[in-house]
Amino acid sequence: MLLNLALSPSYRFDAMIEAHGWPQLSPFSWDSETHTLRRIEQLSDGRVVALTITATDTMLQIDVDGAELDTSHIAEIEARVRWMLELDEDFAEFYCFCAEHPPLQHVEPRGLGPMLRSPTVWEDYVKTVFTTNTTWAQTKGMVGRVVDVFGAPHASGEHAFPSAHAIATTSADAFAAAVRAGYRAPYIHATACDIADGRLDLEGFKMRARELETARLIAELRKLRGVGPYAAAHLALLLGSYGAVPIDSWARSLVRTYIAGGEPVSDRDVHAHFVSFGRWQALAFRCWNWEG
DNA sequence: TTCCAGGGGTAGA
DNA sequence: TCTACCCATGGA
Repeated sequence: MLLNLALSPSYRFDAMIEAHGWPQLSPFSWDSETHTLRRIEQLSDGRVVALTITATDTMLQIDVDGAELDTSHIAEIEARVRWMLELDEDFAEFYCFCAEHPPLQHVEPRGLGPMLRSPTVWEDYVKTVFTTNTTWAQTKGMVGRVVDVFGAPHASGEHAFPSAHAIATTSADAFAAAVRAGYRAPYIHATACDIADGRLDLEGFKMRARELETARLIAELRKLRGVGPYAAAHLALLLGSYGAVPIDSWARSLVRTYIAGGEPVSDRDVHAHFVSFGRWQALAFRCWNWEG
């Protein structure tokens, strides 16, 4: 079954893909030769579909591989794709802001701003915790094992991202042994149990991100296990709240190299350099023309 | 062997 | 609020 979605004139599918490493994390995969994004997705009634997504300048085409799909399934898939690809985020104000700052004047012509995100906050929480204090190769390994071991299978043999319930129903020890995520595993497992038991509503952050200032949102996100300053700012960024830069080793390296003349910088230094960009500072940091 | 990677939790000051 | 120390994992 094919699903077509119109794209806004400023939207650049490839720029969205290249914005960060998420397209490389299972159950996403990106074919850079055919410019095709693929994802295995489990719908709310349990059935598992494969989404193969390509784009022209004006249109997104989604090939849905799954059995016995009705209009409600298609509506659910469309809603999830719109969220994942940030099709409904409005970057007009950010682009006006960029036009006034020379290091950001390339942003609108190149369609920078949108980033790939997961359909659930739960999945982005797990992936973000798996990026902390480790290498990108190990992050891909941890995410891949979570998906392969605990995710529901598609007819192709690929797996969807597991629900919190799927992880909560295994023991903490079995989860840790399967995922090999070190000290991160108990954080993820305990959070999965909180969600499954109804003590935690991670998906509610989609709404709260629109209601709260970034600082308040980050204070709430930091109550999650394994979420510190970096992870909270990164999750806020994915939720469309851009008032804090996710400061990791890459951010420190960029500021050290291009701003501080090679001298070591503290997190406070990084913060100080971008705080004047107010509610756009996370996007400004990500889109900054560092070498220009 | 030691270091460190897209940091976070905790104790103590 | 800041610092020091510890944390599992695996590649360099």
